[in-house]
Amino acid sequence: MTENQPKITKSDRTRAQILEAARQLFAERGYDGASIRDVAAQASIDPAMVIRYFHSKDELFARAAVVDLQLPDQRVDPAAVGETLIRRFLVNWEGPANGPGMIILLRSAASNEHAAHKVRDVFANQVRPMVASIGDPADAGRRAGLVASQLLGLAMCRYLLRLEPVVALSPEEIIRDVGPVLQRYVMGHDAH
Amino acid sequence: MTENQPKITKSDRTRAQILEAARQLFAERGYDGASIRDVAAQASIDPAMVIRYFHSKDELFARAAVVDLQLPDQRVDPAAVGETLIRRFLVNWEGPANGPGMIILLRSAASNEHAAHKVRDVFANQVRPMVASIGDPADAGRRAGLVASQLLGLAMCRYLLRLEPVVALSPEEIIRDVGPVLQRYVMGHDAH
DNA sequence: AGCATATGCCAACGGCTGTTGACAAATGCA
DNA sequence: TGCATTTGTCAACAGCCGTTGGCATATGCT
Repeated sequence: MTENQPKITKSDRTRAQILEAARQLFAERGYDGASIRDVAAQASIDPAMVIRYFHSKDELFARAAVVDLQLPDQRVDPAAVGETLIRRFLVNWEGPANGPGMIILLRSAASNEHAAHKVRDVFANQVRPMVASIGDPADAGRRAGLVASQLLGLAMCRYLLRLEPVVALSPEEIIRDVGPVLQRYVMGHDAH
Repeated sequence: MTENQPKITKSDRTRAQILEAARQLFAERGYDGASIRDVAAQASIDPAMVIRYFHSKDELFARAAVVDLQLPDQRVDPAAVGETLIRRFLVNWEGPANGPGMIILLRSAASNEHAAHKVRDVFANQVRPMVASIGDPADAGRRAGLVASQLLGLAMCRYLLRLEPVVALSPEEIIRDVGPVLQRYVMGHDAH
């Protein structure tokens, strides 16, 4: 029996508590608005512990702002890719299980270059390849950029700015109204 | 000759310098990222002067973040409202004369509730009435919200996050690709 | 010229920030 | 039980922040 069992120590518990508190506060107030002391108070712990477990605020943020959009990378029905995308979007942002990684990132990206860089990484590594796998890879960047503009704008209005009419939209309305636009963007500009 | 001529005093000069420096730094770094000391240094002035002329940082920000989208409120050709809107958007964001009010606001709105409130005001007082004047006022909120989601998303990707493929789009491409989407949103969901 | 006013600089305040190191309590193995 | 390691608390650091009041200088009117 020389195998090393994971050994869930006590520190792992508080480590997770800190990370959860950080995720919540970063999502609510952004990188600058959430101080290490705030995170520590939310986790009912001393601020020094936050630094001990995560070595700096930057590293804590990096651990909190992990994003996996789980976009369909395999064969998708090209005729339904718009609806597939918008449904995936709603699950990512409103689903219960998924961490608030994307809202953390977007909340800080507008005024924090480090967070903005991570958003660009998500686009380059997750959104763009997915679009490239559908149609002509030559102008995949342009089409993926249009998709991102619509989806990030919807997220801004609905989850960050909370524009009343956009918050009031039902998931079905969003799928009906935005899905065809995404379809058009993914397939090419004159697919109508 | 009892008329009071405006009297451009020396203080008006530096007042304008401070405001210009504030606009630039707020646009680049957002509300939290631009300190009063930074603004003062940019204007080659003492930080105390910023407070003397504008009474607080909040008031300075309010003066800097003034937005007038100049949307067409009169008779617009309903068949060309999408193209009209996206052209207006490009002038507002890339035109030489217009102040950077909108980029100031958007940069800070994601992590600053005060700025977010002002964005909601711009939407309610400028975007929504314009959409309401075109089609059925009953669901003007929903349609205006969809328009805002596309335009704010485009602004985020092109001017704040600087997503490479979106930055690379030419104004003509944007007009061609996004115009029809706005047309669809303004007129109603099944106008194709 | 003399004086009131406008304009500007300087130093400091209280408060908050991320981060550090020293010390105390708890835990777990011998 | 004794001891080493882990887990946690406390106080303080240097540095920023918005804001304030006092004092020097410059301006402009009579």
